[in-house]
Amino acid sequence: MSPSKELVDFLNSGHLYMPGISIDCVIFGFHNRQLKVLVLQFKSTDGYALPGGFIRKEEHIDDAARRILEERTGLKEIYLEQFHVFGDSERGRDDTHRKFSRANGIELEADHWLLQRFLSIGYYALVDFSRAMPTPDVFSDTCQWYDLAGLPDLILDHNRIVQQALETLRLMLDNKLVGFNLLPETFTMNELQALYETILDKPLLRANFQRKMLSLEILERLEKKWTGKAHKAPYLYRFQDRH
Amino acid sequence: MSPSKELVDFLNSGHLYMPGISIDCVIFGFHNRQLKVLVLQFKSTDGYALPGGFIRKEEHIDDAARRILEERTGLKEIYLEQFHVFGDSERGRDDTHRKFSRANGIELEADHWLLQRFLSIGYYALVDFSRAMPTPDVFSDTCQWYDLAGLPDLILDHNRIVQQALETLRLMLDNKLVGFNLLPETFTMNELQALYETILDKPLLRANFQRKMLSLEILERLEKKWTGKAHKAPYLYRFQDRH
DNA sequence: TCAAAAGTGTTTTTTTTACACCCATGG
DNA sequence: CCATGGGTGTAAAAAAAACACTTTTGA
Repeated sequence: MSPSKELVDFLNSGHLYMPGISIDCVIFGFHNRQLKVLVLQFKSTDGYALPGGFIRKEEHIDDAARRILEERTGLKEIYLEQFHVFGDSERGRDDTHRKFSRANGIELEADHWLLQRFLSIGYYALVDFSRAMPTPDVFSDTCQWYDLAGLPDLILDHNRIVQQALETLRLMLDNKLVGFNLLPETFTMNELQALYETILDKPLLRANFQRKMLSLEILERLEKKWTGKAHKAPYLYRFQDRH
Repeated sequence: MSPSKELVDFLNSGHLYMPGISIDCVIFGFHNRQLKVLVLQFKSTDGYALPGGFIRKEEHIDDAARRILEERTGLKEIYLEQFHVFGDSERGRDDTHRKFSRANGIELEADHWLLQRFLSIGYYALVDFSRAMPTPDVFSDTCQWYDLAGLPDLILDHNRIVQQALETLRLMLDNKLVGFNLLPETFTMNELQALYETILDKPLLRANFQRKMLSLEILERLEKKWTGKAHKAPYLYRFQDRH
């Protein structure tokens, strides 16, 4: 097959980026009481990968991460946080990129910038599932949400990166009140609780959860939400200042 | 003045390292109820800097950090942890290295590897003050402990790096029981409390502190320590498994 | 025998956990 | 009028904070 112009352009764009450093993003979403992660599927091969990218020569690393996130989700103003640098000495020096390029009709030279060792700065992002518009990149056919529990095998150390992002998220959940970023603008207490239960992977007592959240005084109670169900209508809440 | 051979060699050794990435270490020690940080003073200029270095092409980043730490302190098996990547777009592109080299008799070419933009991976390390042997590097005349409160102005964003290291240390103190690494093998409960009080910058109640530490069941009580003071002799303790 | 600091004990307060109760709602 | 889930109340348990008491020691 003959390679796409976009891909060729990208493979020739190494001089735009800081060499040897990449960014990988673990983009979390929440839907149907499940934590989801955005995963790309490579063209022409069966490889799966986290959304990632490179840092432009004159770009702040956080801006690079935001750019990557916006390209994959269509969202600006995403909550994101650096959590770890992955720096195994052989990281990125396996066959992944070579095989991918070959499958797409390009043979990379031995000293191609993509075949060098790469450090990767891991970021995790929390997005409102309902507003994200998953969009593939030059490498990939699809960009899709996967249940955290049902992730495919990812390239390189990406499964470990997800694992570590999750651990950081759990640690930060109470610490930085970060969970709201995974929900729409307004939500019921039940939805918030479901989110916490999913992230922490343990059931919480409804009454106590409600009291605790309200005692933080960061939630604004709005009108009731009509559910059509045979019970009291729950209140809607809004988080007062996101981030 | 004519430049030292060591410095010339170092300035020509860029090809050994990953380009554009450095490591900076905030090395904490504890002495006289004060938190200390190890700081280098540059040769021939009045610049102060954190101990740092670069990552060899085939070296795990954590190994690079350990190597740097060993070179500055003489200690192996140091407790250390990555805490943040500093990635301002102009980081490292100021005059620091140029001025330093000039003062030492070398004019760097415009495209010299040290004059590029650098990301820096921040590590913090906790060492036993009494065992560390501060040792300057090629850049510096002295390598000395400074009180955290009395730090000089450091180059680049190094003051901010220290600040963020301290915040991380405070956060981790209870979380990972990390404080013991700042003390000698054996210590009294009073010394441990002084350490906690210093790091957290607040007084703690003696009775409660003791109870809490003992309840963690990670301290081994040894013989009493003879102090020569006019009061009960305190027990010595040892932390069961460091790290 | 006194002051100083160590070790332990006790009380009070706060926080967390568990469970109970009542309410609105649609079928 | 009943089952369902939402909101609030209360009791019990646990943890944290505050304070008190006793012991050892050198001067």
